[in-house]
Parts: sequence; structure tokens; C-alpha cells
Amino acid sequence: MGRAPCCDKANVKKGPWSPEEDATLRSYMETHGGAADNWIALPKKAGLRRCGKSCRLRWLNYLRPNIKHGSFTEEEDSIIMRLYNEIGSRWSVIASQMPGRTDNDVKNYWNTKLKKRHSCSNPNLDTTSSSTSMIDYNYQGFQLATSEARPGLAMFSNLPMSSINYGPSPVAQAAPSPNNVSTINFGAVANSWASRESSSINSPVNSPYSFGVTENSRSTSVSCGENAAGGHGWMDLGFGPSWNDLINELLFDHEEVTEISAPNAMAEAKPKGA
DNA sequence: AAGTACCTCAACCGCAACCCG
DNA sequence: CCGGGTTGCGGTTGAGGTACT
Repeated sequence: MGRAPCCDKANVKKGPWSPEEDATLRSYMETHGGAADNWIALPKKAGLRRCGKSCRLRWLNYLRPNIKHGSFTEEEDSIIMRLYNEIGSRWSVIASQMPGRTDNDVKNYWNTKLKKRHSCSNPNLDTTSSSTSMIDYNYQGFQLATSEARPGLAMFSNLPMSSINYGPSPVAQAAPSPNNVSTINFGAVANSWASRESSSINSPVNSPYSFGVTENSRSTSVSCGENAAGGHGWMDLGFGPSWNDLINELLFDHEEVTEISAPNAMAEAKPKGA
């Protein structure tokens, strides 16, 4: 025997709400302080031939005061993108960060607009990797470079732009012995290999694994690499823009891309857990 | 103008979590 | 603790609108 239905399906109307039904529900909710003590019982009390769940959804997603309709702002876009990268499809949590937006709104917006933006900007890139701070350090590295310095690459404006060392730490535990990571440099590491005026992957000065965006007098580059052979696994530093945003900014927003070295490293990059 | 493809978003569904007697 | 009722959530659907041919 299955679960008891939440309402009498035979006597319940489905489909789009009429203006009259909206008015009835709104009027009932307003006379009850905007809250229902029992959604299942509400339709009967309010005189609606609707399922309680349907009433709840209609109120929360459409009729409730202060609901914001209309297009999303760029700020809202970035909030959704950032939170999706951090916590995934927990729409109610994401919506709670944007007053007036409902989880349904956010979910629809993601599915129709942002998901495409999130996944289509580089066909060679596995976009399920959540952020540039997640590095498959199995690869020798890659480097993207533009022909001239791009001071203040916007993507990294909120990241530590000086040498920061991480490790040994949980993020590096996947590294097998004897290739334990002792230090990871993240950021525009002023004294690492990435800051040299070189287009090849060289050994980092201070650490076996290094990742950074660097502007020197001639170029802007983003790169990661290792000097010790045989690193395996993923390390996730827990922050950073998405790969797509980064690649977009570097490749597509700046017209003069002069070099993409070791592209296979990117093409073969796999998401965490893959 | 008509037909078709594509897009949007309100609404539905099933499930899990929560609440309460 | 248990079990039934209720709520909240996320995935999915499909009607209606719009763009394209």
C-alpha cells in the first residue's frame, strides 16, 4: 500500500491559477498574517479547489509580498555562480542570499541561462571543475599567456595577490608518498617560476606545486605546474573563480592571446572525484 | 502567413526531513 | 522510539510565448 495522497486528487484543480483564485488565496493569507498554520487544511478554509501544496507554492513563489520579478542583475548572477560553485544546486540556500528571489526563480534562471554560460565557454575544458583553485596536479602544467601585461586581472581582485603558502594540509592529502606536497603557492607568486618571463613550464622556486596569475613587464599569464614528477590527485584550495570565467577573461576578453601551452592538460582535466 | 523549433517559467511530483502525539 | 501527517526541497514537465524559416 502506497503513501496516502496529500489531497483528494479528484476534486482538486490543477494547472495555472486564475486571477480569482489568486485573489482568494491572497485575501485569506492577508487576513491570517501572511502565514498558514496548516497548508493541507488551507484550501478548504479559504474556499479553494486546490491542493495544499499547490497553494503553498503559489503563495511562496508568486503572491507573497516583496517577491522580486524580472531580470536578474549582474550582481545576482555572480552570487548564483559563486554559490553554485561552492554548494551546488541548493537553490533555497542560494535564494536566501537574494532578498525577493525564490528558489524556483533561481533554479529556473540557472537552468535556462547560467548553466549554459557556466559550461560552454571552452570546449576543451571540463567545466565541472568548480574553480581554478582545484588543480589536477597530475599534469606537468599549462600556461596561457597574452602578449602584454594586464595589470589587475579582475578575476583575481578578491584573491590574495601575494605569495601565500598552504600545506601540508588536508587539501593536499591526495598526493601519494613519496610525492607529498609540502608547500603549495597560490596567487600571483612573486618569486615563483610563474613570474619569470618564460613561456615554458619551469620548476617553481619554492614549492613542488604552484599556481598563479602573474603580470610582469611583458605578459600576463595564468599557469600551474609541478617540478616533482608523479604528483597525483586533486587539491582544492576552496576558492577562486571558475575555470571558465578565468579562461574567458584571459582568452576572450583580451584579444591578443599569443600562446596556449600544454593545452592537453586542460583538455584532460577531470572534475574532483572523477 | 504558416509551420516549426526553441525558450521560459509556473506548476507538479516524489522524496526526505521534520514535527508531534 | 514509532508512525502518521505536514512541510520543504530539488528535479522535471509542459503550456504558452517568441524567434526563426
